[in-house]
Amino acid sequence: MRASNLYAPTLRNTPAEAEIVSHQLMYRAGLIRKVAGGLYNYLPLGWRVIRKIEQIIREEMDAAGGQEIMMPILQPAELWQESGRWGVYGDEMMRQKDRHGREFCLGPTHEEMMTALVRDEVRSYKQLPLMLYQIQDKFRDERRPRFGLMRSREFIMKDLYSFDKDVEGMNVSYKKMYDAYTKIFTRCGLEFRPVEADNGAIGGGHSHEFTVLADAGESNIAYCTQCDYAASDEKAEMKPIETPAEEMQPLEKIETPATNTIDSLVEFLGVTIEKTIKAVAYQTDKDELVLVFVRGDHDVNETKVINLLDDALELRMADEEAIIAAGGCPGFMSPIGIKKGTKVIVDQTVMGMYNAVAGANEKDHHYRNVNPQRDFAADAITVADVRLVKEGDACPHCGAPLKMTRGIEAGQVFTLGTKYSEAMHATFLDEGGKEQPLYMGCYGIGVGRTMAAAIEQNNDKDGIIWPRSIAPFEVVVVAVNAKKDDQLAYAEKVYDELRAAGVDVLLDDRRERAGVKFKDCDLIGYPLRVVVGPKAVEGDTIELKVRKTGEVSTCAAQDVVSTVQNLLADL
RNA sequence: CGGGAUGUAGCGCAGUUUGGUAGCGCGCCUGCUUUGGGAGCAGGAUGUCGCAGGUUCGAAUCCUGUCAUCCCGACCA
Repeated sequence: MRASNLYAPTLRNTPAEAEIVSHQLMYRAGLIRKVAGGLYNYLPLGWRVIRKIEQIIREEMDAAGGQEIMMPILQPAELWQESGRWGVYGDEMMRQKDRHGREFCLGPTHEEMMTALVRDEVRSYKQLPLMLYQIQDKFRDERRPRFGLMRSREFIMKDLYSFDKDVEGMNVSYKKMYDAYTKIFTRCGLEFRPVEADNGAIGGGHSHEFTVLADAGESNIAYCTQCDYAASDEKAEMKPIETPAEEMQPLEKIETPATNTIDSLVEFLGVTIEKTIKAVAYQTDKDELVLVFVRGDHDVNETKVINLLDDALELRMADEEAIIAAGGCPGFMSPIGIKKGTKVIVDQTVMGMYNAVAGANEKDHHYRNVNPQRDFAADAITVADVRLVKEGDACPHCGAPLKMTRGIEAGQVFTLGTKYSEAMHATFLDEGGKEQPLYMGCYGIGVGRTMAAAIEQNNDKDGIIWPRSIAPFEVVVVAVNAKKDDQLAYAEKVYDELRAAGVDVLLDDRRERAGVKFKDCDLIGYPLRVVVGPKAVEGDTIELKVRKTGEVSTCAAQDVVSTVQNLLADL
């Protein structure tokens, strides 16, 4: 490929709408252009990166036993009605009607379609296990598309679905995918962590997110400083905090005017925040009131709360009327005095507190010397771990302090169990001739997000620094002055030699000044730059520069292929 | 969907307060010079000022509505 023919419009200025560095650099380097909110064109350089990532994914999926297929983006509503998700998925699913009025959606994911495909053909345990995947566009009508390819509405995803005859088989498939994902992100040159994750609305059993470490990420993860425990913040557990025992003082109601926040309470009473109990009132999507109590300095983990409830999918802050109706006082809530039958969840750490301060269910009043073990009615409350992890919490496995970091969720693996196969009657006959539901797993990778994550992790003030494996071109040959025939001819010769040796190389033969081309090389981020200028023409000396280290070396023209190959081997 | 901000040339912006018919930098085109880190000089092209109404002799500027984009919160690859 010659740069003179390449559609790679680079920009000097950063577009104002791009906030994070990966978005800015993808735009400036001419990798993508926006069509509308959350919709992007992939330009030649960007598309080459996408295809390289896809190829790595394909190789690892195939090696793990996957078979690539292709499914339509447009999906009939009936499939989603069968699984029950047509009514559940919400506005994120882009729905359409065809000319006959039949309902369709643009696929946000493909569990239903894949289950329907497999149930018609798989009859026997002898056909299992089976893994099918595709690399294809997904469409999710995001509330707020942002950060370029990080959260777009239409995005490229690899999704693989595994089908097994039992739980053991499913777990084997899960492990294969887990290992394959580890290889994929390693091959892409990314620093990442597989973290335990919540399954969310997709349902099923256990799950890991593959999180690329980057400050621009939207995921918070907790990881242990001693053992290999790592989890997303919504999943992360911790050992309960042990509060030193104290002698229990008598419960006392005190007047605490205008202290409806924890900060104001702490200031008014002069107690430490660890001595206070905070209340958060939620209503579920079924309008059930749920009161949650955590220590004053802790935050409620809503995912844990939802998982604790039988049939809640979402939580919202409760209306004041609902709180009052249950005998509570907004801003001054306490489990003491709440009407029987109200759902009250108390975090495990709270149960170990002594002589704490909590609301009194009365305006401008709190209780002092609250001892939850003594004062909370054991039969009216649920005790559980419902708080959000904090840096410094004790690892649930080894007790060492946890650290928090931010990351980009580039992939996630799930076991689904029989959730979809039962709903959609996807069964097979086992060894005993008995009909059984298929055990499923699903495994996704955001391809564009992986590209963005790679840039977030690999850039400097001059531009992108591609890991070799996913660079749009591994090597660029720059003809310093392409207007001089001898230099251009020399550069073409070097380019031809490298190409003949199988090197993934671009020839920058544009009739631009050297500075312009060098700036573009740095911006686009080719791992290795080969410079052919007067020194080559006059002395057969060729200059090489490694983008990542800035290291410059020279070699004799006849050695250029081996020198390039040696330098690439270290990248 | 709630809160905040912004829409002026391909990109970055000024002009809006105080209405008078649009400008700067980069990029683009032509010519000459230059030629290893975003060149210099000279000349040139490019805008229904997001859109629709309204006020006014006159609107980028004031008013109303609308659309779009971006940022912050609840979701996810």
